[in-house]
Amino acid sequence: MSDSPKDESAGSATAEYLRSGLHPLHPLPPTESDARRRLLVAARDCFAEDGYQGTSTRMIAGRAGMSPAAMYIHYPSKQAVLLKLCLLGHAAAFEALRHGAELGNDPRSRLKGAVYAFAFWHAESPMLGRVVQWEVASLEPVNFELVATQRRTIEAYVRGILDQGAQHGAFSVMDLHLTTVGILSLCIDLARWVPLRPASSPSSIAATYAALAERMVSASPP
Amino acid sequence: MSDSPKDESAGSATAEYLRSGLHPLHPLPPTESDARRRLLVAARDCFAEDGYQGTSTRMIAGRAGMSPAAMYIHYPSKQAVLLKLCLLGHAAAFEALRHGAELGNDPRSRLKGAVYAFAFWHAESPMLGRVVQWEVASLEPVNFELVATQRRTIEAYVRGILDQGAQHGAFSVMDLHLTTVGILSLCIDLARWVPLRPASSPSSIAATYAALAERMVSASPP
DNA sequence: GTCTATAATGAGATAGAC
DNA sequence: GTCTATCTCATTATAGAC
Repeated sequence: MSDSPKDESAGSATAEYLRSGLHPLHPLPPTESDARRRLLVAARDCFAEDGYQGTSTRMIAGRAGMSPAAMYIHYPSKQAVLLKLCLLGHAAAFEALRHGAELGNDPRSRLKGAVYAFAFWHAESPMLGRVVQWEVASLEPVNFELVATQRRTIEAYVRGILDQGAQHGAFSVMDLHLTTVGILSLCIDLARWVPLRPASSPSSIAATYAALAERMVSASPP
Repeated sequence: MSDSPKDESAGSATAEYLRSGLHPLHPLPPTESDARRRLLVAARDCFAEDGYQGTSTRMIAGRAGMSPAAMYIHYPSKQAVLLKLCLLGHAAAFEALRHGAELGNDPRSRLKGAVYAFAFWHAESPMLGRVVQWEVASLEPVNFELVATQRRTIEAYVRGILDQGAQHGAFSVMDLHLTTVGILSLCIDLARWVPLRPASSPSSIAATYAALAERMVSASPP
């Protein structure tokens, strides 16, 4: 995959993207102004550190290097900034997941590739991951529904891999739904604990988690 | 264990505790007044639904059936209420985990008992679970450190079970630390998604997750 | 497109009667 | 121990000059 462990120390072209947690597979369109990008990065870090409700528009604007009023030229509200981040983050995470899966042919390698990429994304971009997985709860209902659609897509994609493997006899799946959710939980929760423990590298976490997921669909020896 | 699936429809004596998410193994001391208990339950639900920063003291007091000012007779600040909930919730979750583990003798049944109980607790008490696992981030540093000690205790306990099993040859553990954290993540993330999906019962979730954890420490067949 | 200044609202916490 | 009333401060968002 494009951001395999070998790409971890990224080239200077994409290094800023990696640092900012905006996945290189999903650069913002060129139409996005520099100010809008600065605001997104600032809001992502504020939301991740203090939560949506704990973040003031002054904090976002200040971190982006502009006055409190300047934000409203680029986004109509704080809520609009959160929505943009959630949509962007979910799209990036799903793109990573699918990209990882498409590297394999059989269900087993597809699952391992998907989990590796999804875990890597959350371990590599825990700030955006936190916003995407936690602060999504602060979206107003109509906005939350937009993101919920993306979440269902991600879950259905993983469930499809497990279902395919179960029907081919490659996997032993006890409960399709709970196993799907469990594998996703494993990766999603990285956004919670990784910032508290800078111990492990994203690539080693991803490799271990891919192996754990593989075991979760394999019958234990008697 | 005391809250095995058979106990799910609890007797009337403990039913109120189960509904309130305050684990029956940890009733509040009799010295705790009724008003203090009402405030804790109200705050737990407010924090779980709207987050700590999104909750006003007026909301807590109103839900507890008292005026905004009455809260300050029982707790000196909103922060003090959050701290009390976090300490109480962590203690209850750990008590459940340890109680589940102590039902087993060999590492395998100890692990399954621990994961069953820990998952059951989070599936059964997702409101308190959310506060304990998410809103803990809103604790001031000195208060957070008190809770962080409890978290380290929980993690060390699970790591001890895995380590024991690995040394006895009962388990095949690839990475002791990441496997420990992964198993905990599986259960902790229940507090995030269970309230969104009233589909599965706590007992079926717990049983499946215990089996998934068992697989995570068992080598896949070649 | 960015700034300073400000309007309008709601927050945490307190005072003092009962 | 609980209430009403209020103080003080921070918040989101806007107005209007440049």
